[in-house]
Amino acid sequence: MLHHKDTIRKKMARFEQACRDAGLKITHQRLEIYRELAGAHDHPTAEMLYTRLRERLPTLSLDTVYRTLATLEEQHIITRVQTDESQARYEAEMTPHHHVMCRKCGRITDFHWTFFDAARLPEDVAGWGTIEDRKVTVRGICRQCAAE
Amino acid sequence: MLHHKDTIRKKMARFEQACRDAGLKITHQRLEIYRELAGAHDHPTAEMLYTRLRERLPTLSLDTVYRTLATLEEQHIITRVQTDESQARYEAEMTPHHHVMCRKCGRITDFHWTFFDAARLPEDVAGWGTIEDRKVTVRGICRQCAAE
DNA sequence: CTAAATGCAAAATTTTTGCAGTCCC
DNA sequence: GGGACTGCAAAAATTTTGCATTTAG
Repeated sequence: MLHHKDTIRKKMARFEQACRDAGLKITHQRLEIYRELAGAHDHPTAEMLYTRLRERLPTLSLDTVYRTLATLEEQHIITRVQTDESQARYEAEMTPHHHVMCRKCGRITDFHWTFFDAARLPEDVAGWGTIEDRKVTVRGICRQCAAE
Repeated sequence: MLHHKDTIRKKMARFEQACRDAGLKITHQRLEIYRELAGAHDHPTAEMLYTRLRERLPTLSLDTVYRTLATLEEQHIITRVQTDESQARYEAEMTPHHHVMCRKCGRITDFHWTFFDAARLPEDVAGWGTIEDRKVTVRGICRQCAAE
């Protein structure tokens, strides 16, 4: 618990610095949107964040959530997760990791795979341009959904 | 050229069989939508296919394109490509392959990586559930965009 | 013939924008 | 104080749906 609190606190401190570095103002809304996203494990959509934050910030508007997420993504402070759903999902986790997603419930879980991260890409990709990032997406049916 | 023609013809024959197997009627629109997608290299959106097809099929409607793509995806005859754009992109290529996408121009290019396809997934993923598919997405800046 | 598929128009969903007022630096 | 940010409302963009008509099997 304490450990978790510390982690969030550290994340928030790093976030504030990242905002300063990017020339972004540190507003109450931005702090809370980031805090909510950083604490979430479920790669939430703008709407999900909005609903959760509404309880704490009754005056928050949905378009601010959209605008904030877009701004933070531009600055590479958060990431827009690739899905084939209609709504965009986001995550605050910026260290290299990968995703497993369930075809049924749609839940996305993070995993790490250092072997892959270190593997050399095939020839034709190496010549394509400048590579910045590589990610694995595994899809299937999770245990809970399979048990039905 | 001849070879390419043959490939398309074969693809169309396989497509018709896949429709029969899935109990889908083989309509003019379906054939043309699939033909266009199978011949495209750029992972087009519904709107892009609609615009291209409009020349050949002036009466085609956009919602038919949407409905057809959704149906074919359900039957695993085509795939909805994961991107972080607002519009959904599709591809007819169903053999295992991966994507490189340019952060600037947004172009998506296929590549193959059998070494990765054969690699064993990490422990924690193996226990997650039943894996059906794994894909790599590489991102960066392509050569053309870098030359600016 | 009959169920499925299409086209049209209208709605629903998701995201973006203009503008006036507010708040950080 | 000034420019960036927010909230509101309205619009734009993308996708889905209801229904009458047409078409494949």
